[in-house]
Amino acid sequence: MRNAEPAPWKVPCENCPLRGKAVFRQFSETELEFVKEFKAGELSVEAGTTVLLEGTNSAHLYTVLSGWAFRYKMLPDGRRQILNFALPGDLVGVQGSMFDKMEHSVEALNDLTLCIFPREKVSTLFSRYPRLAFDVTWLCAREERILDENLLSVGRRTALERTAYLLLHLFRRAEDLGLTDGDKVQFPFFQQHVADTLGMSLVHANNTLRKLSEMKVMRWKNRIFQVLSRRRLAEIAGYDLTDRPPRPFI
Amino acid sequence: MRNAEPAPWKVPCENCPLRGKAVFRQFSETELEFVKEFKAGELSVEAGTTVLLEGTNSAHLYTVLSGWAFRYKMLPDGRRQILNFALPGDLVGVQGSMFDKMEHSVEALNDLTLCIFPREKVSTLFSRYPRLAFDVTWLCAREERILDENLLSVGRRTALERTAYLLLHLFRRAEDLGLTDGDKVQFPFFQQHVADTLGMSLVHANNTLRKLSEMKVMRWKNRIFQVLSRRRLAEIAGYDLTDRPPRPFI
DNA sequence: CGACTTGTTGATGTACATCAAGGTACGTGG
DNA sequence: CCACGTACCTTGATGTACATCAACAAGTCG
Repeated sequence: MRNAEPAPWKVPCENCPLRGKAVFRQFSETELEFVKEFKAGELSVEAGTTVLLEGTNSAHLYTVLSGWAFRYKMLPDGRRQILNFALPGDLVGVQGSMFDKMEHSVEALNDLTLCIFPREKVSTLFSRYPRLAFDVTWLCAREERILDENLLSVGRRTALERTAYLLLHLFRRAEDLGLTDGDKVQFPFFQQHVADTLGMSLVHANNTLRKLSEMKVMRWKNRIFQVLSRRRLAEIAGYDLTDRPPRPFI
Repeated sequence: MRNAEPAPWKVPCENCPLRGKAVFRQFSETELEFVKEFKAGELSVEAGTTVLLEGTNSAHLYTVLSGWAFRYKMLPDGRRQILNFALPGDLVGVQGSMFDKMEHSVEALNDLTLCIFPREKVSTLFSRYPRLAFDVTWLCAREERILDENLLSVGRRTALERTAYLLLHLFRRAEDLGLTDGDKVQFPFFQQHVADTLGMSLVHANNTLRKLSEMKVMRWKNRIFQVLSRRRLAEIAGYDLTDRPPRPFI
């Protein structure tokens, strides 16, 4: 794990590659102005970099511009639990701007670019741009929803159900962002990450993934993940395919 | 499970029993005015009542005035996962005011009183009372923190560690609200709730609780829970006793 | 008093973890 | 080009932490 280095300012907000994607709402002119000014710069890091570290206090709030990351916590003896993944458009480090120290770490899965927002301007956001403040809260509630589902998985679903759920969940998030190519995505993580997300051992994650392959509901080789039967995957997971919330932010 | 019935308006906000507790921040005069007007009434229900049901859409947002409740999700075949508990001062139903339907249910553990806030006034709160909007977001981030810890427990801690963690966590939340009497609290829930929170079977929860009793770190009989050694309980749990965030809301 | 709820305990089974070894692919330097 | 290391995936043998099933005990309540 290397340390993160700030890169010079790059993409102006009006040309933000995330703008125009179906899942994001449109900003008004004044909101765009503020966000442009709010944005202090960009942070580009390579895969494996720890962007935020548990126990430290972060001076910034970030949004993912491109790349994937994951939030996790560790026990003193090294056991790791992945809490959630962050994809383009997701906020990272909200907790850091609310509490005095981070309670989790964040690591880049592939080359990652983040927009930096200084935390001291968060209060301006709340006092002058209520709609943006609402968006932050909305994203927070959405994160909570994902964690709820994850907790249900880890606590009550079987290994097969959990795994099916996670893969489908991540595929759909990628799909919403236009990162998929038909029924395929490039997943930037490994079986160990699946194991650590679902609270199981690497060996058991491997067995379970093989089982899903044998059932011909998915394929996953060389980082390319392919959904073969979304319906059956959803059935195994106990996942409601009709459920899809809109995305207001950015 | 019975259905909830609204009760007539009761406690005026300036006399709110939660005001003045150390964990809550003070409202300004104008904030108090708004909250008074925001509050549409109270809901009093008895133990076992389902206050919010997964799949429905709630017209309201609530805060707990007195009593305990819990948030949970269920799988089609009846497996239940408790996500978190709600104590006085906690918000309930934020997701209902952000998305079109609830993704979890909420049930009262003992006799419960909630303040009702109509969801359509949430936008006024955001546009005119930024500090209150921030508080909502803050509470949301706090919920996320608790879920993160819970996920770590269920995914990576052993049964003994998880159980110690949960008991200590709940004791401290009760303590912050002044609900404890020295090292004792009245817990309004049963072993089945512990099991469903920690993703284990009732029998195993029972065994684990007995083990903690035998280790003389706690006692739990007839709903009275007593901490015998907070330090050892924290050690078992891998819990950081120094960590305590402030509470800004109400 | 029986009916019901909550807690307790033992017998048995299984889903998982741990340990250990090897396999494949890819890169690097000689 | 090959030898070697490293990263990730795969598989089998063994052990254990847990679930499930079943029965009963103790308290509460109409």
